[in-house]
Amino acid sequence: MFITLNYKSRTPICDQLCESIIQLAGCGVLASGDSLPSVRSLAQELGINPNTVQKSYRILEQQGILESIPGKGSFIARGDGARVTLRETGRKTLEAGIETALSRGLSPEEILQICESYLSNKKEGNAHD
Amino acid sequence: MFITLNYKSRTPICDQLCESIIQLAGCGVLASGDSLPSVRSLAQELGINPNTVQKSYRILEQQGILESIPGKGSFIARGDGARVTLRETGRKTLEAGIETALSRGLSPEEILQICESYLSNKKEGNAHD
Amino acid sequence: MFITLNYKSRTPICDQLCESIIQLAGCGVLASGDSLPSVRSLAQELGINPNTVQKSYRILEQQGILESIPGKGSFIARGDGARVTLRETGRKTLEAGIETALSRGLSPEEILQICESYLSNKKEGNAHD
Amino acid sequence: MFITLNYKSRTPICDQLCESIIQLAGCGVLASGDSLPSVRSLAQELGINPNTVQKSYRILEQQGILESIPGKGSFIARGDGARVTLRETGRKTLEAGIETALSRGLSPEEILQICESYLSNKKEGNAHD
DNA sequence: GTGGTCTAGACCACA
DNA sequence: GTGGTCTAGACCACA
Repeated sequence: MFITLNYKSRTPICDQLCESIIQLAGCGVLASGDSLPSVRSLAQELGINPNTVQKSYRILEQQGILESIPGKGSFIARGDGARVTLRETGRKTLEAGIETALSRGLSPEEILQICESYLSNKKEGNAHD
Repeated sequence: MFITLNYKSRTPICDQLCESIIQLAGCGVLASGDSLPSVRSLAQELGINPNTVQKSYRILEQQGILESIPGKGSFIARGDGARVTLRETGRKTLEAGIETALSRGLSPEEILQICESYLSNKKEGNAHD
Repeated sequence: MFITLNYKSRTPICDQLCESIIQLAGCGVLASGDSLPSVRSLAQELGINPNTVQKSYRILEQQGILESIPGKGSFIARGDGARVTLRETGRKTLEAGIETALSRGLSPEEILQICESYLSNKKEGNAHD
Repeated sequence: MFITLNYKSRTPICDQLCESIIQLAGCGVLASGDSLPSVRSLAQELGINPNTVQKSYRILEQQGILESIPGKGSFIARGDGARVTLRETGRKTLEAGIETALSRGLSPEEILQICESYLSNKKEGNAHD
């Protein structure tokens, strides 16, 4: 598992771990049905408390991204479950961002322009910040 | 002041209050130079502790949105300070939303489409969710 | 009296007034023995509370810069009193600044250099900030 | 932590505490990455309220001098952040002192002389006042 | 254990 | 009246 945690960050470790797994699932490194490391082994690998890994797995399970089968382990949800959930949360976060921008006084035209320039910058491989 | 707080939410009350004031400033209800309710009166009106209101005011002050003058009161910052800060935070939140959507597997084209449909729905006065 | 007050500043009005009078005395506009406006007239001219002017005069009196003679008015202290006091407070503030700079990790050489460049910039009539 | 507070002073305790920590960071007693006492323990040691210590820590955090990590503790900022901030505030305070001295009637030459003699006295280990 | 939020309430300087 | 400081103490999430 290529996961790096920032132990000095203010975002809780368990949230960082959730986000990392989501990223791996979102970009296809972890595909539907793939198994994840056991709670203990991942905890050891990352040097964090097994409770923290447990918590992250449980959160992802509640979001329909993981499936934990007692005695067998944890897996990326079968079928389209994980992918659909991911896309759905992505869309919601995006819309929340648009809503915030509107409430901060940006016009719809400006918002679209920001999106376009941000995305085209991304395509060209430029770091944006 | 039309402010509603969710006392059961996990987001701190002081953050909710900041957000409410930002909304009022963003949509023009509160304009540059306008005075805000006193720490005590707003606390009483909202049924929260004066310290909490003061904390919110201080956060907004540090962001350049408010000015608090001992013995006088608190005011929306003069000049463009408030407006510029608001727009800047709006832009950053929007870009963070785009970034999240990308990491969740949405394509740039989909993202643009979501923006466009969300904004056009807004224009027509439809609630989106 | 060429005094401008910033009513929106966080520094108390009475302190601003003291500082203004000190400036006028320091640069020679107000000389030893000169009379100051009465408490009431200055208060009216500046649009502030007479108590505030009263307080400023009292503070300057305690510093040996003013002399108030009941029934006659207030004057810049006779003899060298005002000038000596001003220079003395100037020197102390300067030394406090040096002390702070040292405690913040600046070397004596750096401090001297900052002084020299700051003063030469002043001479050339350049605004420094 | 060798910190002494003046509970009778007019300068707020939280500001005194900030200044003390800044001094310790400025002179190298506290280095980049060093951990500070916990909010509670320092409060108890100094006989003040934990809220006051927290306030000081937050102020220093906003200045880029500290990092507070929930559940972990508070630390002097990594990298050059703390040092740069300290030096910058030191320079500004020094320049403000020079400005005040000028407005009090001291000439540039006198100001330079005061700096030189003050600093050379320091070098010889003489207390200046 | 750690920092963070919040309440209740006293007291201060300033206007 | 206004905002600012401080105390005392409860409760929370996180490690």
